[in-house]
Amino acid sequence: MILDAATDAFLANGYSRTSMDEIARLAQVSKQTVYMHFGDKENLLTEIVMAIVNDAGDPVDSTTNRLGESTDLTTDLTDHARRQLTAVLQPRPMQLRRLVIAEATSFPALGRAFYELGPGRTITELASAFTQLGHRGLLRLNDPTHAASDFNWLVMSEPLNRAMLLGESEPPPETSIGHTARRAVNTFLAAYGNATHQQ
Amino acid sequence: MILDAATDAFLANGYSRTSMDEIARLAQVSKQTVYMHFGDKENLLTEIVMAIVNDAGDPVDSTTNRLGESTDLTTDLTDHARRQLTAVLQPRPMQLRRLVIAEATSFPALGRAFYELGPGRTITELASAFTQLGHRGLLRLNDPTHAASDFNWLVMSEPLNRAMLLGESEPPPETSIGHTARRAVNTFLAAYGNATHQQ
DNA sequence: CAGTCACTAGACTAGACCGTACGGTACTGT
DNA sequence: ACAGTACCGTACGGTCTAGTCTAGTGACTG
Repeated sequence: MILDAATDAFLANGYSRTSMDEIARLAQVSKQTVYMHFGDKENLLTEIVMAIVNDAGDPVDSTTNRLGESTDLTTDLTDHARRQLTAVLQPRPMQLRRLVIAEATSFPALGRAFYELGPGRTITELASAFTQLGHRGLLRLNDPTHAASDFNWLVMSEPLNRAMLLGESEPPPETSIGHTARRAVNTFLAAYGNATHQQ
Repeated sequence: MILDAATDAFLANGYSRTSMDEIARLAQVSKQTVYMHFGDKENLLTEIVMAIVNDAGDPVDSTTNRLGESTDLTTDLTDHARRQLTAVLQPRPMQLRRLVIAEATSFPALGRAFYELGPGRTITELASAFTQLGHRGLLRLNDPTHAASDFNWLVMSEPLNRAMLLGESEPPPETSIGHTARRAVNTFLAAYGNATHQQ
């Protein structure tokens, strides 16, 4: 499949360093066929990124919703953080993020789509769960979206920036992810937790 | 100056999209001279990035240290956050960050240097201030480095990721920066502040 | 004044890359 | 049998790039 080959190539080597000849070769397809389907290189990139971005994040949906009904907030938030970290720190999402950031000025649409369906979406879903938790008295918060943003970045920022800048291709080991998740939840609940229920 | 021209070009257009001819033209210098001084394109990039990274962050030093002696923690933390945000969200640091992330797999040394002298350094300095504040009873913390990391990312993550992905070249307005700073400090002090002194 | 050094302008090599063109092949439906 | 469609392999035009080479210019120095 052309899309698969192009995806692999772009994610591995970036936009400039990937040639249309290489994509055709990897897809075991003539170059002409690539141009038939995708017009030009720029369009090929946008179709690829849009496809990945739209496919991603879909399965997270349900698990985030269940957070609102949690009875053991520390455990459930930690599990959620752990899942989120594990998913995002995988090689492909990391490469995609790197690619999108690199091309964000040349392809603004990609950046926007990535942001909205990545962090944006995560935060929106967390916010609705947090609203529920607020009503149930498990969290103290004025603005659920702000709390969701804080939670999200408390969890993700440190490992994300490290991986992004240090170019690590392998995700951190499970013990490290668990550690990060627990620590982030600790801080979050210290700020937003309801002391009468927790601790 | 060749370095200045090359810096402008690389930061504005990235590594691949910048040609050596363009750099020579911008520097009003023959291409041969560029090669005399820097050997090849890769070396030119690393020299540039290293130079910027080493020069940056130097002035932050002193102001961070004064944080440890603060008597009005909310105000001083907010001011610090505001300064940090203003500095990092400027076009040049943003472009540098984008460049380094884009090339982090091809030039691992750049990513490492950026991380250590950017976030790494900030967090280290904050941690020493927080240690002091902990001893003075103004903060409740076990691990000052973790607290510093939390503070740093509470402040920076949201606007940084937004700018990085949405490719905004202009920094956000001052009111927005102030808002972000206050919000981050609020969350941070809710988690780490000492209730007998604060709130 | 002769020699050295740093530079310049610009031609040049060698190759990569995008995108297109073309002749030919395989399969499908009618 | 025939049109339509999709593909293949290959070649090609045109452009761009990294990096080298040459010939010349001017300034400084012993």
